[in-house]
Amino acid sequence: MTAPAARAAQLRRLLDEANHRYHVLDDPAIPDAEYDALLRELQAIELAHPDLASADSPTQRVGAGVLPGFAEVVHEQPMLSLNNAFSDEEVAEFVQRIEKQLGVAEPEFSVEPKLDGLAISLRYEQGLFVRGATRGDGATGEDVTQNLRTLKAIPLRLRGQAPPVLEVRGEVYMPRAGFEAYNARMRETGGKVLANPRNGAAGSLRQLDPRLAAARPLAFYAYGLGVTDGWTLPARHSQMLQALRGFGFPVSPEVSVARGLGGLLEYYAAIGARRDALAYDIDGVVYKLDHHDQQKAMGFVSRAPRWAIAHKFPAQEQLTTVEAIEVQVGRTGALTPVARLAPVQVAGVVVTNATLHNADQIARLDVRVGDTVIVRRAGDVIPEVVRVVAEKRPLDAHGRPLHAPFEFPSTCPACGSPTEAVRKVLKQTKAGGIEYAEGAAIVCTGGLFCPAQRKQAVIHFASRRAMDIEGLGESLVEALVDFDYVRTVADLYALGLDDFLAMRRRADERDGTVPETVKAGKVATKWAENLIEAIAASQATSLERLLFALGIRDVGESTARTLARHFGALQPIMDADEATLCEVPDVGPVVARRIAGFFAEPHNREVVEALRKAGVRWTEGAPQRSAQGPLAGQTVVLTGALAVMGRDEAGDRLQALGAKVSGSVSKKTSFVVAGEAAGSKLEKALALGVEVWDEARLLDFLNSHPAG
DNA sequence: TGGCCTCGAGTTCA
DNA sequence: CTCGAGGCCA
Repeated sequence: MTAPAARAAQLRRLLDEANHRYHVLDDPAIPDAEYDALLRELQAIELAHPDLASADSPTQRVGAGVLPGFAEVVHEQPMLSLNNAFSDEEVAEFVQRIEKQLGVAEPEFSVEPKLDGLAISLRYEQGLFVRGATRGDGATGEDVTQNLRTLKAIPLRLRGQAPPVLEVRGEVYMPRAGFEAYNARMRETGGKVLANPRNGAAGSLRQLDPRLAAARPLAFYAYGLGVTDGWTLPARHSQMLQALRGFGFPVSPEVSVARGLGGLLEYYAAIGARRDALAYDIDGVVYKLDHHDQQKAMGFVSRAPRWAIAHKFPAQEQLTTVEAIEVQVGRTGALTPVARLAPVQVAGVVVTNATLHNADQIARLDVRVGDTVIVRRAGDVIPEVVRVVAEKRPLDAHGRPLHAPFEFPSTCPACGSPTEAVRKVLKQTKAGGIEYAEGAAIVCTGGLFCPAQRKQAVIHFASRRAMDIEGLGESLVEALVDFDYVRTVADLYALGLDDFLAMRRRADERDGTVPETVKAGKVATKWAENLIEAIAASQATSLERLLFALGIRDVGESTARTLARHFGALQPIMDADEATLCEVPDVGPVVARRIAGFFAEPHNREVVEALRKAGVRWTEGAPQRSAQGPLAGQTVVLTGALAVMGRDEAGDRLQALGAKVSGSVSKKTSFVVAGEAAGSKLEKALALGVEVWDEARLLDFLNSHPAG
């Protein structure tokens, strides 16, 4: 062997090994830079000695020239589809059918996650990768050999004792991290972003230019076989997968063996719980009878095997259309765009709204009316618009988009006042310029002149954690403000039976609803009486609730409580200057200015006076500047469901003993009380080594330390 | 000045 | 629940 030939062979071995460890074993042996250097060296040798080039060389992975189109490939053994199960019952039927037909109880299944990618078939002859094809319609697919060669997870040469012919089937997919990184790069360079990892995988393989495919972060897992020649199949599917690993194929580490219906459902739940944590998207799990002879005995129906089934997860992403983009006005005047969507089931609930957060988010997504969008309910519950499906945007006769990009109104949709961009100042540069953070908020300048803000102020005032007026909900407040029965929160206390009934009539007339409640006059009267009673009941309250209810910006529950304790009474708070307010713990210059500014407004002082006159009374006492009691100085976090007294009451009792009750766990937390189904907070507590109490221990403690 | 630790505010749906 | 930002401490 000549020197270049020997070196080339050595380089191929090194590169193949590095590839295998990186993509199959997930255990990189050499740094990327070194891999690149070796690859370039090999390319140089092959360029200088074309006779040394070979189809299985790692250099072939970088992608050759543009393909003229894809040749058809007839699958010698068809690539079948799987029947789907969407419920536990359907899985139970599947298992029962097998048990009955085979006469076995609790058969064993090979189980694996169902990747959301593209099924392909890889053909190896004498251990060499000769052809790769898409599934196509199952009988005929497309020859995408050149593109598949660029996937480093696909071995070009099998390891070990390779049979003369081996067809391996599996899924090409795009890991989420690779998808995100690729899209980020495309956004930067103005390239085309991919809609989702699945489309990314499918689109990449159908790229006519393998160099483009090579740039896509694709991966592969093997899960089955096509035709083989000269290989004695192991008795079980799970053993076969193990053998494929031996040949150098990546097989999902999640594959396992489960027994009977119970085992299947357990696996389904276990994978489902980890779904978001996986590196790739999955849309369910697949169960396959593990013993090949049992598979053979079950056979096929039409185009799907009767020995396997895909158990699907409820879809987390759905396509729907944007019917309108509306703008909401919040309590602080912030304008929030909301997409009204055609109702669609996502992960078990019907979604009709999704927030678009702010102008930047809208601009980034470029959402327009009529667009088809992907909606997701990710780890949390709140739906979001992931992206627009550009190809489905409605066009006019000239092929131009039917709708212009969304623009924020220059006037408030509720009151017509001009809107204003409140940009957050990031930092002042030395030259005197100002850098702004992204995410400029647009606010209405109308203040309490704006009915939307007035409504929100009243809703906040009546809310459970503020004045706790039962039955005074959003729609009712809306009507009260619209018909001018309520201008300030104090007006609530002047409302009489007739007001409510008259307003109800006007509201029903306006909305065109035939009011059953008015027909049955008694019912409506009862409704109004209950409301008046609830409003009257809120007259007796506490200083902290009142302070919170007033809706001073940046004064939430916690700050309201601190203020109430520190001053003991309302008047000294109203009279305090900024410096005095800054003495209050957790109150700094920003919050102090908000509070002083609020009470400097004659209008706000009038509202307080009107509330007093309307009979609102609150507890006042001596200033309490430092917490006392057995838990003084301790910070406690409550999490999970408490059976006996509920979190709110438990919090009150703990505070009465001097504890500070907080919402987030940190290393400063004294202890965490964890009830049933405690989640991330308990996890964090354990991670930080914070003491954890169960409910019984809390009750013991409270019982042995009566408050006061 | 930087880096936690909190709090406040906004959001959806059963 | 998450994000952003105010407040506090080193």
